[in-house]
Amino acid sequence: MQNKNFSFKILRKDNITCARVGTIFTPHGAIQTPAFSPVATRATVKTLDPSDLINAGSQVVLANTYHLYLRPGIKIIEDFGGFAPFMKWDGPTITDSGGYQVSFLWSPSAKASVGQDTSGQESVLDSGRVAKITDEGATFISHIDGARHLLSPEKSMEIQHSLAADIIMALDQPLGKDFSEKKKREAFERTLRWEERSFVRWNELETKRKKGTFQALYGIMQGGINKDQIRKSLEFILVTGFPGIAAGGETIGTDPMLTSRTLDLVSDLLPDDKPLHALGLGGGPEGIFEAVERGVDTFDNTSITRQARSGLLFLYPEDGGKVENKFRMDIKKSKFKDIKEPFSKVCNCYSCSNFSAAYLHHLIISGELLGLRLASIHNVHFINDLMKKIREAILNGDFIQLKREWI
RNA sequence: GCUGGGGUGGCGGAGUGGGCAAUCGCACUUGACUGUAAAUCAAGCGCCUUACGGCUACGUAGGUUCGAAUCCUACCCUCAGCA
Repeated sequence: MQNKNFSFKILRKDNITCARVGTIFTPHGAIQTPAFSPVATRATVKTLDPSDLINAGSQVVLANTYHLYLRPGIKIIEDFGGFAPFMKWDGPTITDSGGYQVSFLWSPSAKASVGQDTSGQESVLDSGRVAKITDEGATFISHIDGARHLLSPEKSMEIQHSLAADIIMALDQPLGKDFSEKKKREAFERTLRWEERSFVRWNELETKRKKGTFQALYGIMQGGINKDQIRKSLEFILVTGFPGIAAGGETIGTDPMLTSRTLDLVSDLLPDDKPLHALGLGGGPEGIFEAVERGVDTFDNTSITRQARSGLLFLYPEDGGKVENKFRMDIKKSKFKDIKEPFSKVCNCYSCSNFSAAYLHHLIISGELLGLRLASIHNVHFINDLMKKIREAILNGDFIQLKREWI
């Protein structure tokens, strides 16, 4: 479905790699790409309010269908006109389909990590799992009150319609590497069916929509390092006519090399008029360079703020950041306890501009809330700043040079 | 001064004749962390050694015993109560 309220324009492509600078136009503003989207799972980027996010250079936030559906519930969010007005975020937004949670809950080794509620006892379905997958959808047990819910592709579209993000995701069933080929094959085939149903329901909902608004549905590539599968997956997305493409699954995780191998399998098929989002792109700056080099336009990642809360702060190359240390340093290390200077010599985030490393160290060690916020500000700023540098480099034809300076 | 309790690793605290470099907790160190997890997990944590292994420890000094953190004596310290 083409719509004048959503489009992607490439400003410049890198001469050597598939890296590209572009703009995603959404009903709530533009996203200069490549861009990072902080994750606001429950309609909040933990510890940060919208002005923190903007000051840290954020353009877009991603919220989660599963969590918001369970609490506060769709009715309340609908009444606010979406999760963005609810959280007072004016810019572009993305929602996840719940697919990741479905998969995570289904995995036998998975513990309920979907929320921090520890009050309720964990209920389980068969085989010790808290979710059950059928072709119909995923039946899962709420981590909040133990109630059973069925998340089908149609239901996911309806929930995301109510959450009202600019970019939404088809329901998929990502599978980790610890599963048999048979299981992976099943999940792959099921994802294709679920995505098709997602597309159909999304189309129905879009036709009822009033003018001036639009949600862009992204189809999600699955198949990991199975070349036939992932290419088939992407071809399906393109033929079906999804406005955008997302890369999902375990391969877009923490191992930058695995991410690159996966994206290499499809790079020749990527169109210029559809943005590519990497769901849960890990690997820090190294992973970002690898992904951008292969045409990724936007990505989200929870660990950037999560690791901040555990004291892992990103390091610029000028501060000693390199692949070997994953461009990060633990502010909890006792060597920081008496450092009067900021954590970074070059970072101009709010935290580094105002506070000493010793103070940050003390706050984090002590479990103080301000520490979590200052650390989150730094990490979000760092990644947004890196993305800005990357955009400028691509525009100037210096992308490879910038990568060489970092990696 | 008297009476009673107690002194074990950075801290708390087990162990009350041999299996003890010393259960466990905290702290600390190192590491892990994807569509969220201020969660959690893994490893280390007397000294020397990459390791195998070796060495020194249970307030201090003696003693009993084949063998002592454990029993005995003296002393030091400490806590509680009484003065």
